[in-house]
Amino acid sequence: MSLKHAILVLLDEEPSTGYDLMRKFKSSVGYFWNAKHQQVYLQLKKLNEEGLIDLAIQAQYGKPDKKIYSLSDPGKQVLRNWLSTPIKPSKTNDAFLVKLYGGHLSSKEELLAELARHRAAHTKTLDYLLELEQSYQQLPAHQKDKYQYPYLTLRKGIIGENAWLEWADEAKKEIKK
Amino acid sequence: MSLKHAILVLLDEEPSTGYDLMRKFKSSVGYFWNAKHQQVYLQLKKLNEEGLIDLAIQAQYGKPDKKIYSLSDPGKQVLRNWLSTPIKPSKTNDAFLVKLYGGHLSSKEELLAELARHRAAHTKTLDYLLELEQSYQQLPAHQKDKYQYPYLTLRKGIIGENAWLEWADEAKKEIKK
DNA sequence: GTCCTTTATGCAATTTATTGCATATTAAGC
DNA sequence: GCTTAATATGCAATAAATTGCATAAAGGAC
Repeated sequence: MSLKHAILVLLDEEPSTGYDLMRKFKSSVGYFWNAKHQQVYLQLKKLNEEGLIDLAIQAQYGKPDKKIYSLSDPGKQVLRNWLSTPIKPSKTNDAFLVKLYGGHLSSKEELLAELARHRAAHTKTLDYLLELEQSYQQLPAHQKDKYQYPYLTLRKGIIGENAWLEWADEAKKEIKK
Repeated sequence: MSLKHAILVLLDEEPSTGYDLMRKFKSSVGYFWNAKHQQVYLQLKKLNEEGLIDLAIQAQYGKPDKKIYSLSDPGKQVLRNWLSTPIKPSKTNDAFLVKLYGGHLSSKEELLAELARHRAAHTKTLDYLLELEQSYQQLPAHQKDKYQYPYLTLRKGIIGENAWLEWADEAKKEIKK
């Protein structure tokens, strides 16, 4: 159960609302972590009940209150502890590759169309990650140091997406053949 | 829920027992699909009840009976139908990158050790995939055709693992710096 | 001869994740 | 003026995955 720890890591960076976290899961850290909003809000509630994160309510006119969560001292301890415990490699489940594996039951046209759709999504992700890299490169030195580790994960995203596209080109040729 | 479809695709290739499928999930197709044995056995039971796969029992002396499942005609239809339906990109959740993201709370030694551990696992996977590729290359032409699509997924594995290792080298330097 | 791994299967309890539904305001697009 | 997207949160039901436990024999290691 690492959604818990993903949230703790993000809250260590800066206090956030559930909505803020969702924005991150949908963009910057979406390359390596995903969650639905229902899951995040529920987890935040639980983490607060456990005392691992603190809650500050910011009233708003008309809208529901904004609930800003931040890492508590016990939370930081739990996080540190998790960070120093070896984790097993995450499991990967890629339905698109399952489809391709059974490709002989489809038509080439269908396969190429689906490949193209996924390719477009990966291209979009890569472009976004390259933008983030640009922003990072333009930071002053001390800020770069601060974001050294998040930047490493960004590099993973960029290298990974590039590899995906490289493979997609190869696959396209091979399917057309 | 694509475990169902992953199983159907594998059974289309050849009739198998739950144990056979587990072997595949742990090795050849493990790069893109993973499941625990409890999940697989339960799913096989359900798919059989739904009539999507047939069951042949092979008695064995002393040992529990071997249950060999194969794709039924309705199962093939369901599979074909799934294959021709666009799927959304699979979600990725990589706990190791979460750890790295919060790397400033760890020591460099710990980070490098964990990186090395994961690196070893990826190297092992890559070596295994390269062996599979060797076997594929040595097949006669008509067999190559037959396994064209599984081979494409194998290529994805190889390119992906290479990219992982490339990134790991970069990350190692960056952490040591 | 005992221990560990492999073969081969499964139930039950719990934890996680998904899907469906629900509310309510603001700001922008047309 | 009307619709759509974004902001901001949550409960309830269902589905899926994990963890724990369980059985049982064969074959090799030491």
